[in-house]
Amino acid sequence: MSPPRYQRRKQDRPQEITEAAFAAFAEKGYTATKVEEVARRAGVSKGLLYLYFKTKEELFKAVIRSVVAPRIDELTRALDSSELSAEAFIRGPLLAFMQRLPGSPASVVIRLMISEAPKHPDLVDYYWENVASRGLAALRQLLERGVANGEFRESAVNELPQLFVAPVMMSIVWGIVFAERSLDTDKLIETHLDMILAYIRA
Amino acid sequence: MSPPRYQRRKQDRPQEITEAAFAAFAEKGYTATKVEEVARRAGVSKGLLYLYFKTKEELFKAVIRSVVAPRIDELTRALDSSELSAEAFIRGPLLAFMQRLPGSPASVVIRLMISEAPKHPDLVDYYWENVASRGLAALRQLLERGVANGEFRESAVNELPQLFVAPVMMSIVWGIVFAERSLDTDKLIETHLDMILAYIRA
DNA sequence: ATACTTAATGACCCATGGGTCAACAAGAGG
DNA sequence: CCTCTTGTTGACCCATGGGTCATTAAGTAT
Repeated sequence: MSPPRYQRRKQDRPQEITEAAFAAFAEKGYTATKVEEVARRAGVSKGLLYLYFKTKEELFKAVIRSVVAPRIDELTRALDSSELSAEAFIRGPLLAFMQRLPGSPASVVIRLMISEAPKHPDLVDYYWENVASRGLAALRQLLERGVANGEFRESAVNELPQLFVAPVMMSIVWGIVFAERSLDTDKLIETHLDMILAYIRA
Repeated sequence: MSPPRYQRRKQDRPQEITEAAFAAFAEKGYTATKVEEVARRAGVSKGLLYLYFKTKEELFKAVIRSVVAPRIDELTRALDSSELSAEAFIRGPLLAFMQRLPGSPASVVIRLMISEAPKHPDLVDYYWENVASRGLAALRQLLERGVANGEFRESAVNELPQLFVAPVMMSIVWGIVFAERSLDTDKLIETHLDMILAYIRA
Protein backbone atom coordinates (compact mmCIF):
# COMPACT_ATOMS: atom_id res chain seq x y z
CA MET A 1 0.00 0.00 0.00
CA SER A 2 2.93 2.35 -0.42
CA PRO A 3 2.09 5.39 -2.47
CA PRO A 4 3.49 5.47 -6.00
CA ARG A 5 7.10 6.67 -6.11
CA TYR A 6 6.37 8.92 -9.04
CA GLN A 7 3.65 9.83 -11.49
CA ARG A 8 3.87 9.71 -15.25
CA ARG A 9 3.18 13.17 -16.58
CA LYS A 10 4.57 13.30 -20.06
CA GLN A 11 2.60 16.41 -20.97
CA ASP A 12 3.87 18.66 -18.22
CA ARG A 13 7.48 17.58 -17.88
CA PRO A 14 9.06 19.72 -20.61
CA GLN A 15 7.57 22.95 -19.34
CA GLU A 16 8.37 22.13 -15.73
CA ILE A 17 11.96 21.36 -16.62
CA THR A 18 12.18 24.51 -18.69
CA GLU A 19 10.93 26.61 -15.81
CA ALA A 20 13.30 25.02 -13.35
CA ALA A 21 16.16 25.62 -15.76
CA PHE A 22 15.22 29.26 -16.15
CA ALA A 23 15.24 29.76 -12.40
CA ALA A 24 18.60 28.05 -12.07
CA PHE A 25 20.16 29.94 -14.99
CA ALA A 26 18.84 33.19 -13.56
CA GLU A 27 20.62 32.54 -10.29
CA LYS A 28 23.90 31.03 -11.45
CA GLY A 29 24.21 31.55 -15.17
CA TYR A 30 24.34 28.84 -17.80
CA THR A 31 27.79 27.34 -17.31
CA ALA A 32 27.68 27.29 -13.53
CA THR A 33 24.34 25.49 -13.49
CA LYS A 34 24.56 21.71 -13.33
CA VAL A 35 22.08 19.64 -15.24
CA GLU A 36 21.48 17.61 -12.12
CA GLU A 37 20.56 20.79 -10.26
CA VAL A 38 17.93 21.59 -12.88
CA ALA A 39 16.57 18.07 -12.63
CA ARG A 40 16.35 18.29 -8.86
CA ARG A 41 14.48 21.59 -9.04
CA ALA A 42 12.06 20.10 -11.51
CA GLY A 43 11.54 17.14 -9.17
CA VAL A 44 12.86 14.75 -11.77
CA SER A 45 15.87 12.55 -12.38
CA LYS A 46 18.72 13.61 -14.62
CA GLY A 47 17.99 10.71 -16.94
CA LEU A 48 14.46 11.92 -17.57
CA LEU A 49 15.67 15.38 -18.38
CA TYR A 50 17.88 13.89 -21.07
CA LEU A 51 14.86 12.11 -22.49
CA TYR A 52 13.20 15.43 -23.24
CA PHE A 53 16.31 17.46 -24.08
CA LYS A 54 19.15 15.85 -25.99
CA THR A 55 21.89 18.08 -24.56
CA LYS A 56 22.37 20.84 -22.03
CA GLU A 57 22.73 23.28 -24.90
CA GLU A 58 19.39 22.29 -26.36
CA LEU A 59 17.82 22.84 -22.96
CA PHE A 60 19.39 26.28 -22.88
CA LYS A 61 17.94 27.21 -26.24
CA ALA A 62 14.54 25.92 -25.24
CA VAL A 63 14.65 28.09 -22.13
CA ILE A 64 15.48 31.23 -24.08
CA ARG A 65 12.78 30.53 -26.62
CA SER A 66 10.18 29.80 -23.99
CA VAL A 67 10.80 33.11 -22.26
CA VAL A 68 11.09 35.16 -25.40
CA ALA A 69 8.26 33.70 -27.44
CA PRO A 70 5.27 34.93 -25.40
CA ARG A 71 6.61 38.46 -25.33
CA ILE A 72 7.48 38.78 -28.97
CA ASP A 73 4.34 40.46 -30.13
CA GLU A 74 3.52 42.29 -26.94
CA LEU A 75 5.03 45.57 -28.02
CA THR A 76 4.30 45.45 -31.72
CA ARG A 77 0.69 44.52 -31.06
CA ALA A 78 0.33 47.37 -28.61
CA LEU A 79 1.72 49.73 -31.19
CA ASP A 80 -0.56 48.63 -34.00
CA SER A 81 -3.72 48.86 -32.00
CA SER A 82 -2.94 52.14 -30.31
CA GLU A 83 -4.94 55.19 -31.31
CA LEU A 84 -2.77 57.52 -29.27
CA SER A 85 -0.53 60.18 -30.76
CA ALA A 86 3.07 59.10 -31.13
CA GLU A 87 4.16 61.20 -28.17
CA ALA A 88 1.33 60.01 -25.97
CA PHE A 89 2.19 56.45 -26.88
CA ILE A 90 5.81 56.99 -25.93
CA ARG A 91 4.93 58.60 -22.63
CA GLY A 92 2.31 55.98 -21.83
CA PRO A 93 2.51 52.37 -22.95
CA LEU A 94 6.09 52.50 -24.24
CA LEU A 95 7.43 54.06 -21.05
CA ALA A 96 5.59 51.50 -18.94
CA PHE A 97 6.89 48.67 -21.11
CA MET A 98 10.47 49.86 -20.88
CA GLN A 99 10.27 50.39 -17.15
CA ARG A 100 9.08 46.83 -16.64
CA LEU A 101 12.01 45.25 -18.50
CA PRO A 102 14.87 45.64 -15.97
CA GLY A 103 12.99 43.62 -13.35
CA SER A 104 11.54 41.07 -15.73
CA PRO A 105 12.72 37.74 -17.14
CA ALA A 106 13.90 39.72 -20.16
CA SER A 107 16.72 40.94 -18.01
CA VAL A 108 17.84 37.38 -17.36
CA VAL A 109 17.70 36.62 -21.06
CA ILE A 110 19.89 39.62 -21.79
CA ARG A 111 22.45 38.47 -19.28
CA LEU A 112 22.48 34.98 -20.71
CA MET A 113 22.77 36.33 -24.24
CA ILE A 114 25.72 38.51 -23.32
CA SER A 115 27.52 35.64 -21.64
CA GLU A 116 26.70 32.92 -24.13
CA ALA A 117 26.15 34.65 -27.45
CA PRO A 118 29.61 33.93 -28.86
CA LYS A 119 29.07 30.19 -28.39
CA HIS A 120 25.53 30.06 -29.80
CA PRO A 121 25.31 31.94 -33.09
CA ASP A 122 22.04 30.31 -34.06
CA LEU A 123 20.49 31.56 -30.85
CA VAL A 124 21.65 35.05 -31.72
CA ASP A 125 19.95 34.67 -35.09
CA TYR A 126 16.76 33.60 -33.40
CA TYR A 127 16.89 36.51 -30.97
CA TRP A 128 17.67 38.95 -33.73
CA GLU A 129 14.84 37.83 -36.00
CA ASN A 130 12.20 37.52 -33.33
CA VAL A 131 13.01 40.26 -30.86
CA ALA A 132 15.66 42.79 -31.74
CA SER A 133 14.89 43.50 -35.37
CA ARG A 134 11.14 43.50 -34.76
CA GLY A 135 11.42 45.83 -31.81
CA LEU A 136 13.63 48.23 -33.70
CA ALA A 137 11.31 48.13 -36.69
CA ALA A 138 8.38 48.95 -34.44
CA LEU A 139 10.22 51.91 -33.02
CA ARG A 140 11.11 53.16 -36.50
CA GLN A 141 7.51 52.83 -37.53
CA LEU A 142 6.43 54.80 -34.49
CA LEU A 143 8.87 57.57 -35.30
CA GLU A 144 7.73 57.71 -38.90
CA ARG A 145 4.13 57.97 -37.82
CA GLY A 146 5.10 60.89 -35.61
CA VAL A 147 6.85 62.58 -38.50
CA ALA A 148 3.96 61.91 -40.88
CA ASN A 149 1.40 63.61 -38.67
CA GLY A 150 3.63 66.55 -37.85
CA GLU A 151 4.50 65.73 -34.25
CA PHE A 152 8.18 65.02 -34.87
CA ARG A 153 10.87 66.38 -37.12
CA GLU A 154 13.26 64.22 -39.11
CA SER A 155 16.40 63.52 -37.11
CA ALA A 156 19.23 61.05 -36.68
CA VAL A 157 17.03 59.21 -34.19
CA ASN A 158 14.97 57.85 -37.08
CA GLU A 159 17.91 55.75 -38.17
CA LEU A 160 19.06 54.92 -34.65
CA PRO A 161 16.15 53.49 -32.70
CA GLN A 162 18.79 51.91 -30.47
CA LEU A 163 18.78 55.28 -28.74
CA PHE A 164 15.46 54.33 -27.19
CA VAL A 165 16.85 51.08 -25.87
CA ALA A 166 20.05 52.48 -24.40
CA PRO A 167 18.76 53.41 -20.92
CA VAL A 168 17.04 50.06 -20.56
CA MET A 169 20.27 48.29 -21.41
CA MET A 170 22.10 50.54 -18.98
CA SER A 171 19.62 49.66 -16.24
CA ILE A 172 19.82 45.94 -16.90
CA VAL A 173 23.60 45.87 -16.94
CA TRP A 174 23.70 47.98 -13.81
CA GLY A 175 21.42 45.52 -12.09
CA ILE A 176 23.62 42.59 -13.10
CA VAL A 177 26.91 44.10 -12.03
CA PHE A 178 25.99 46.43 -9.18
CA ALA A 179 22.96 44.60 -7.91
CA GLU A 180 22.97 46.12 -4.48
CA ARG A 181 24.02 49.68 -5.34
CA SER A 182 20.59 50.97 -6.16
CA LEU A 183 19.82 53.03 -9.21
CA ASP A 184 16.47 54.67 -9.92
CA THR A 185 15.94 52.95 -13.22
CA ASP A 186 12.39 54.23 -13.60
CA LYS A 187 13.56 57.79 -13.43
CA LEU A 188 16.51 57.08 -15.67
CA ILE A 189 14.26 55.73 -18.38
CA GLU A 190 11.65 58.43 -18.02
CA THR A 191 14.19 61.24 -18.14
CA HIS A 192 15.75 59.65 -21.18
CA LEU A 193 12.44 59.59 -23.03
CA ASP A 194 11.89 63.20 -22.00
CA MET A 195 15.18 64.04 -23.62
CA ILE A 196 14.42 62.21 -26.82
CA LEU A 197 11.02 63.84 -27.13
CA ALA A 198 12.42 67.31 -26.56
CA TYR A 199 15.00 66.55 -29.23
CA ILE A 200 12.72 65.25 -31.96
CA ARG A 201 9.62 67.37 -31.39
CA ALA A 202 8.74 69.41 -34.46
CA MET B 1 76.25 23.21 -27.33
CA SER B 2 72.49 23.19 -27.61
CA PRO B 3 70.89 26.56 -26.84
CA PRO B 4 69.23 26.83 -23.45
CA ARG B 5 65.74 25.36 -23.44
CA TYR B 6 64.36 28.37 -21.66
CA GLN B 7 65.43 31.57 -20.01
CA ARG B 8 64.71 32.66 -16.49
CA ARG B 9 62.83 35.92 -16.66
CA LYS B 10 61.14 36.32 -13.33
CA GLN B 11 60.50 40.03 -13.88
CA ASP B 12 58.57 39.74 -17.11
CA ARG B 13 56.60 36.54 -16.61
CA PRO B 14 53.63 37.91 -14.66
CA GLN B 15 52.86 40.62 -17.18
CA GLU B 16 53.34 38.28 -20.12
CA ILE B 17 50.98 35.76 -18.58
CA THR B 18 48.49 38.47 -17.77
CA GLU B 19 48.52 39.71 -21.36
CA ALA B 20 48.11 36.24 -22.75
CA ALA B 21 45.21 35.67 -20.38
CA PHE B 22 43.54 38.88 -21.44
CA ALA B 23 43.77 37.88 -25.10
CA ALA B 24 42.35 34.44 -24.34
CA PHE B 25 39.54 35.76 -22.13
CA ALA B 26 38.67 38.32 -24.79
CA GLU B 27 38.22 35.57 -27.35
CA LYS B 28 36.53 32.86 -25.32
CA GLY B 29 35.42 34.34 -22.04
CA TYR B 30 36.67 33.33 -18.62
CA THR B 31 35.08 29.93 -18.08
CA ALA B 32 35.74 28.64 -21.58
CA THR B 33 39.42 29.52 -21.39
CA LYS B 34 41.69 26.75 -20.16
CA VAL B 35 44.63 27.61 -17.96
CA GLU B 36 46.83 25.51 -20.19
CA GLU B 37 45.77 27.61 -23.17
CA VAL B 38 46.86 30.76 -21.37
CA ALA B 39 50.18 29.16 -20.49
CA ARG B 40 50.75 28.12 -24.10
CA ARG B 41 50.02 31.63 -25.36
CA ALA B 42 52.44 33.04 -22.85
CA GLY B 43 55.07 30.55 -23.99
CA VAL B 44 55.22 29.00 -20.57
CA SER B 45 54.30 25.78 -18.83
CA LYS B 46 51.16 25.44 -16.79
CA GLY B 47 53.21 24.77 -13.70
CA LEU B 48 54.98 28.08 -13.96
CA LEU B 49 51.73 29.93 -14.31
CA TYR B 50 50.64 28.43 -11.02
CA LEU B 51 53.86 29.66 -9.46
CA TYR B 52 52.86 33.26 -10.15
CA PHE B 53 49.09 32.94 -9.74
CA LYS B 54 47.70 30.69 -7.04
CA THR B 55 44.42 29.96 -8.81
CA LYS B 56 42.65 30.66 -12.08
CA GLU B 57 40.42 33.11 -10.26
CA GLU B 58 43.36 35.09 -8.96
CA LEU B 59 44.69 35.26 -12.51
CA PHE B 60 41.32 36.57 -13.62
CA LYS B 61 41.35 39.33 -11.04
CA ALA B 62 44.91 40.28 -11.93
CA VAL B 63 43.86 40.58 -15.57
CA ILE B 64 40.97 42.88 -14.80
CA ARG B 65 43.08 45.04 -12.55
CA SER B 66 45.90 45.27 -15.06
CA VAL B 67 43.57 46.51 -17.77
CA VAL B 68 41.60 48.85 -15.59
CA ALA B 69 44.38 50.40 -13.54
CA PRO B 70 46.17 52.41 -16.26
CA ARG B 71 42.89 53.95 -17.43
CA ILE B 72 41.53 54.93 -14.08
CA ASP B 73 42.70 58.48 -14.04
CA GLU B 74 42.60 59.09 -17.77
CA LEU B 75 39.21 60.75 -17.74
CA THR B 76 39.32 62.48 -14.39
CA ARG B 77 42.75 63.93 -15.17
CA ALA B 78 41.53 65.22 -18.50
CA LEU B 79 38.60 66.87 -16.79
CA ASP B 80 40.66 68.60 -14.11
CA SER B 81 43.19 70.04 -16.49
CA SER B 82 40.73 71.19 -19.11
CA GLU B 83 40.16 74.89 -19.57
CA LEU B 84 37.31 74.32 -21.98
CA SER B 85 33.72 75.25 -21.27
CA ALA B 86 31.63 72.34 -20.05
CA GLU B 87 29.86 72.02 -23.39
CA ALA B 88 33.08 72.21 -25.39
CA PHE B 89 34.57 69.56 -23.11
CA ILE B 90 31.60 67.28 -23.70
CA ARG B 91 31.70 67.75 -27.47
CA GLY B 92 35.47 67.35 -27.58
CA PRO B 93 37.46 65.16 -25.21
CA LEU B 94 34.50 63.45 -23.60
CA LEU B 95 32.92 62.49 -26.91
CA ALA B 96 36.23 61.17 -28.18
CA PHE B 97 36.77 59.19 -24.98
CA MET B 98 33.32 57.64 -25.13
CA GLN B 99 33.64 56.77 -28.80
CA ARG B 100 36.88 54.91 -28.14
CA LEU B 101 35.42 52.65 -25.46
CA PRO B 102 33.35 50.18 -27.54
CA GLY B 103 36.42 49.06 -29.49
CA SER B 104 38.82 49.11 -26.57
CA PRO B 105 39.86 46.59 -23.91
CA ALA B 106 37.29 48.28 -21.68
CA SER B 107 34.66 46.52 -23.73
CA VAL B 108 36.19 43.16 -22.91
CA VAL B 109 36.26 44.06 -19.23
CA ILE B 110 32.59 44.96 -19.34
CA ARG B 111 31.74 41.64 -20.91
CA LEU B 112 33.75 39.75 -18.32
CA MET B 113 32.17 41.75 -15.50
CA ILE B 114 28.68 41.03 -16.74
CA SER B 115 29.38 37.32 -17.02
CA GLU B 116 31.39 36.88 -13.85
CA ALA B 117 30.26 39.62 -11.48
CA PRO B 118 27.90 37.43 -9.45
CA LYS B 119 30.76 35.07 -8.61
CA HIS B 120 33.32 37.76 -7.72
CA PRO B 121 31.84 40.36 -5.40
CA ASP B 122 35.24 41.68 -4.35
CA LEU B 123 36.05 42.36 -7.99
CA VAL B 124 32.82 44.32 -8.27
CA ASP B 125 33.87 46.36 -5.25
CA TYR B 126 37.21 47.07 -6.87
CA TYR B 127 35.60 48.08 -10.13
CA TRP B 128 33.07 50.24 -8.37
CA GLU B 129 35.60 52.10 -6.26
CA ASN B 130 38.17 52.61 -8.97
CA VAL B 131 36.16 53.07 -12.11
CA ALA B 132 32.41 53.42 -11.86
CA SER B 133 32.04 55.72 -8.87
CA ARG B 134 34.96 57.87 -9.95
CA GLY B 135 33.67 58.23 -13.48
CA LEU B 136 30.21 59.13 -12.29
CA ALA B 137 31.62 61.63 -9.81
CA ALA B 138 33.64 63.24 -12.58
CA LEU B 139 30.53 63.57 -14.72
CA ARG B 140 28.58 65.10 -11.84
CA GLN B 141 31.37 67.55 -11.25
CA LEU B 142 31.36 68.49 -14.92
CA LEU B 143 27.63 69.11 -14.85
CA GLU B 144 27.90 71.23 -11.73
CA ARG B 145 30.60 73.30 -13.31
CA GLY B 146 28.33 73.88 -16.28
CA VAL B 147 25.52 74.96 -13.99
CA ALA B 148 27.81 77.20 -11.96
CA ASN B 149 28.97 79.19 -14.95
CA GLY B 150 25.54 79.48 -16.46
CA GLU B 151 25.88 77.06 -19.36
CA PHE B 152 23.47 74.46 -18.03
CA ARG B 153 20.24 74.48 -16.09
CA GLU B 154 19.55 72.21 -13.14
CA SER B 155 17.88 69.01 -14.30
CA ALA B 156 17.38 65.38 -13.43
CA VAL B 157 20.54 64.63 -15.34
CA ASN B 158 22.59 66.06 -12.47
CA GLU B 159 21.54 63.14 -10.32
CA LEU B 160 21.69 60.55 -13.09
CA PRO B 161 25.08 60.74 -14.78
CA GLN B 162 24.39 57.16 -15.90
CA LEU B 163 22.48 58.85 -18.71
CA PHE B 164 25.81 59.76 -20.26
CA VAL B 165 27.02 56.17 -20.11
CA ALA B 166 23.90 54.56 -21.54
CA PRO B 167 24.77 54.77 -25.26
CA VAL B 168 28.27 53.45 -24.61
CA MET B 169 26.83 50.49 -22.76
CA MET B 170 24.34 49.97 -25.58
CA SER B 171 27.17 49.97 -28.11
CA ILE B 172 29.29 47.55 -26.12
CA VAL B 173 26.46 45.11 -25.55
CA TRP B 174 25.47 45.35 -29.20
CA GLY B 175 29.01 44.51 -30.20
CA ILE B 176 29.07 41.48 -27.92
CA VAL B 177 25.75 40.02 -28.99
CA PHE B 178 25.35 41.17 -32.59
CA ALA B 179 29.00 41.40 -33.50
CA GLU B 180 28.48 41.20 -37.23
CA ARG B 181 25.30 43.26 -37.57
CA SER B 182 26.96 46.61 -37.73
CA LEU B 183 25.82 49.62 -35.77
CA ASP B 184 27.21 53.12 -36.17
CA THR B 185 28.25 53.48 -32.56
CA ASP B 186 30.09 56.75 -33.15
CA LYS B 187 26.94 58.36 -34.46
CA LEU B 188 24.84 56.80 -31.72
CA ILE B 189 27.03 58.31 -29.05
CA GLU B 190 27.35 61.68 -30.72
CA THR B 191 23.62 62.01 -31.27
CA HIS B 192 23.02 61.03 -27.69
CA LEU B 193 25.33 63.76 -26.40
CA ASP B 194 23.59 66.19 -28.74
CA MET B 195 20.32 65.25 -27.09
CA ILE B 196 21.63 65.66 -23.59
CA LEU B 197 23.13 69.05 -24.36
CA ALA B 198 19.93 70.32 -25.93
CA TYR B 199 18.09 69.11 -22.85
CA ILE B 200 20.27 70.68 -20.17
CA ARG B 201 21.36 73.88 -21.89
CA ALA B 202 20.32 76.96 -19.92
C1' DA C 1 85.08 24.37 -11.70
C1' DT C 2 81.75 23.46 -8.10
C1' DA C 3 78.04 23.88 -5.21
C1' DC C 4 73.83 26.04 -4.57
C1' DT C 5 69.39 28.45 -5.43
C1' DT C 6 65.25 28.70 -7.71
C1' DA C 7 62.88 29.47 -12.25
C1' DA C 8 60.77 26.33 -15.05
C1' DT C 9 59.02 21.90 -16.72
C1' DG C 10 55.59 18.24 -17.71
C1' DA C 11 53.72 14.09 -16.13
C1' DC C 12 50.40 13.15 -12.95
C1' DC C 13 46.15 13.38 -9.74
C1' DC C 14 41.33 13.61 -9.07
C1' DA C 15 36.96 16.19 -8.43
C1' DT C 16 33.58 17.67 -11.50
C1' DG C 17 29.79 17.25 -14.38
C1' DG C 18 27.75 16.08 -19.07
C1' DG C 19 25.83 12.17 -20.95
C1' DT C 20 24.28 6.86 -21.11
C1' DC C 21 21.66 2.78 -20.21
C1' DA C 22 19.88 -1.45 -18.08
C1' DA C 23 16.40 -2.12 -14.91
C1' DC C 24 12.08 -0.72 -12.67
C1' DA C 25 7.36 0.39 -12.02
C1' DA C 26 3.06 3.35 -13.15
C1' DG C 27 -0.77 3.17 -15.68
C1' DA C 28 -3.68 1.35 -19.68
C1' DG C 29 -5.99 -2.45 -22.08
C1' DG C 30 -7.96 -6.84 -22.17
C1' DC D 1 -5.56 -10.09 -12.45
C1' DC D 2 -2.15 -10.30 -15.91
C1' DT D 3 0.44 -8.28 -19.54
C1' DC D 4 2.51 -4.93 -22.24
C1' DT D 5 4.03 -0.29 -23.08
C1' DT D 6 6.81 3.39 -21.81
C1' DG D 7 7.65 7.17 -18.48
C1' DT D 8 11.09 7.24 -15.00
C1' DT D 9 14.97 6.09 -12.16
C1' DG D 10 19.78 6.06 -10.44
C1' DA D 11 24.06 3.90 -10.80
C1' DC D 12 27.56 4.26 -13.95
C1' DC D 13 31.05 5.98 -17.60
C1' DC D 14 34.66 8.99 -18.95
C1' DA D 15 36.41 13.32 -21.06
C1' DT D 16 37.64 17.58 -19.22
C1' DG D 17 40.41 20.74 -16.92
C1' DG D 18 42.02 22.90 -12.44
C1' DG D 19 45.67 22.14 -9.52
C1' DT D 20 50.16 19.54 -7.64
C1' DC D 21 54.87 18.10 -7.25
C1' DA D 22 59.12 15.57 -8.03
C1' DT D 23 62.57 16.58 -11.19
C1' DT D 24 65.48 19.37 -14.23
C1' DA D 25 68.44 22.90 -15.59
C1' DA D 26 69.54 28.14 -15.94
C1' DG D 27 71.84 31.47 -13.62
C1' DT D 28 74.87 32.92 -9.56
C1' DA D 29 77.99 33.10 -5.84
C1' DT D 30 82.32 31.31 -4.04
